[in-house]
Amino acid sequence: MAAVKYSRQREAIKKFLYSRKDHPTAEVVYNNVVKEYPKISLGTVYRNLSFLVDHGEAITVPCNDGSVHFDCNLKPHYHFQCTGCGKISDIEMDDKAYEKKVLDGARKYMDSGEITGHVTFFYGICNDCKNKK
Amino acid sequence: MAAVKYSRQREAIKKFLYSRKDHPTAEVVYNNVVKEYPKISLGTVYRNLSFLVDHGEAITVPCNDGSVHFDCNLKPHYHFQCTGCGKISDIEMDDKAYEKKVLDGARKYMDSGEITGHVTFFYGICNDCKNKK
DNA sequence: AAGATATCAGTAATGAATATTGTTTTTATT
DNA sequence: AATAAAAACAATATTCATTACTGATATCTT
Repeated sequence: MAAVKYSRQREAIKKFLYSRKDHPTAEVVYNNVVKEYPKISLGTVYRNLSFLVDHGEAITVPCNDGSVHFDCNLKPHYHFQCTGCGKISDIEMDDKAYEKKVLDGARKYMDSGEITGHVTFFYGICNDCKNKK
Repeated sequence: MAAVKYSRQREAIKKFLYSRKDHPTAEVVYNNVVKEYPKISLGTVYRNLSFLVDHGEAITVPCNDGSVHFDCNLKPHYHFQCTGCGKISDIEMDDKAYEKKVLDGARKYMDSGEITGHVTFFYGICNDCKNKK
């Protein structure tokens, strides 16, 4: 049931997402894939991005400003957003010891309930913005 | 310029927000303040919540599910969301050492740019949900 | 008390995301 | 290769949260 069929559009969306190290929004994906498939609709982009997320081929990165970005980096990692230009980049940090330190530190202050995980977003200035001044 | 004038509605919104330890959404604020001011409009609630945020009397708590909550707790603290019921609660943790540990840990993995801050959201099961099973 | 304007209530408009509908593509079967 | 079932499509309508607008009202200053 619900057999998955191939589609060029989905492939193009996936290919585009995997070609970028930054984390495009659905809008950005659309604006790029539409160059190759001029008739593609925004709904198709949303549907297929959700498909990729549901099938573990991408993750969503919900930003503090409310925007939702998509990420094809499946390894555990953190995100860094430049407060200057808003760009998001990865911090590759598959570090169980760090993870444990973060969680255990918070557990000390937690009286009611059990902490099982966390999502952290780092902020600061990227090199590009730093050099501009 | 742009002198601030008193308004009962703003006062009521602020009073309600400060009466709650959980973190209501604009919708929830509206649903409660409307009991006292039946003619208040949703736009007024949004406008005044933004006012409070702009004037440092509240902060927004953007959730991973896309919903925006408002918080009158101005002391540095973290948030915990129960994956069962979705409720958000505070983790009072004004702990400079912890903060430094979190940031320094990430800085080791950061090659381009400078980390100045972070936002962390903790997840898990609250006691209420834990006992339900 | 009167004039100036910030704020209001009500409503319209926006923008991101989802749902619907009738039409193509894809794939399995002949 | 032709065909039939349904997955995926393009186009469009709809939803939902939030913002913007407008004319009326409340607050503040003198």
